[in-house]
Amino acid sequence: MPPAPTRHWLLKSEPDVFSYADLVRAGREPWNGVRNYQARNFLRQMRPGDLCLFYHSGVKPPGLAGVGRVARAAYPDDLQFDPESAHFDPRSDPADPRWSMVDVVPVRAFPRLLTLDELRALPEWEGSPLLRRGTRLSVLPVSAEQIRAALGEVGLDLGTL
DNA sequence: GCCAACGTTGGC
DNA sequence: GCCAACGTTGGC
Repeated sequence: MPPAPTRHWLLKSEPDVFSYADLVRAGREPWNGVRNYQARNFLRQMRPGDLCLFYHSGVKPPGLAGVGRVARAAYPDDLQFDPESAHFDPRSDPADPRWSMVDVVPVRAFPRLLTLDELRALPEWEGSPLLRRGTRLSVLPVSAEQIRAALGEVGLDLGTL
């Protein structure tokens, strides 16, 4: 038996580049620019309706800023074919695009940032790649227990999202 | 197909 | 700004 689908994810972003508030402003955003195969494979597993924790990296303190939802399943990332883009990939074949993106929409801003240190203290998060130093994965699966614990810490309820 | 050099991520 | 981690690249 293959493992049950996760249905919950975590997306990393540097808020100076694109923050959760930016997602709220935009209303909907193509999650493009992912250029790591493992992360891409996770993107391709996403289904509309899946929840995505929104993690702010590269700031002090890093942490979870909000939760969004997948609005469109994986489709070709247009930036891979744009020579002007920093995410241009000249080796990607338009007949078989190498990189994918999904669309995400905001669901709920966290009432406060749930910091990385606080996540480390949650037993449900033990062993998560997010907490390992040097992890370059920008898209990763999150278990039901992990998302429930994270939401609970800031007073949100998974059932009401 | 091995593996050293390189580049990038991201916490500290 | 440092540097550990680690994926990617390219020479052989």
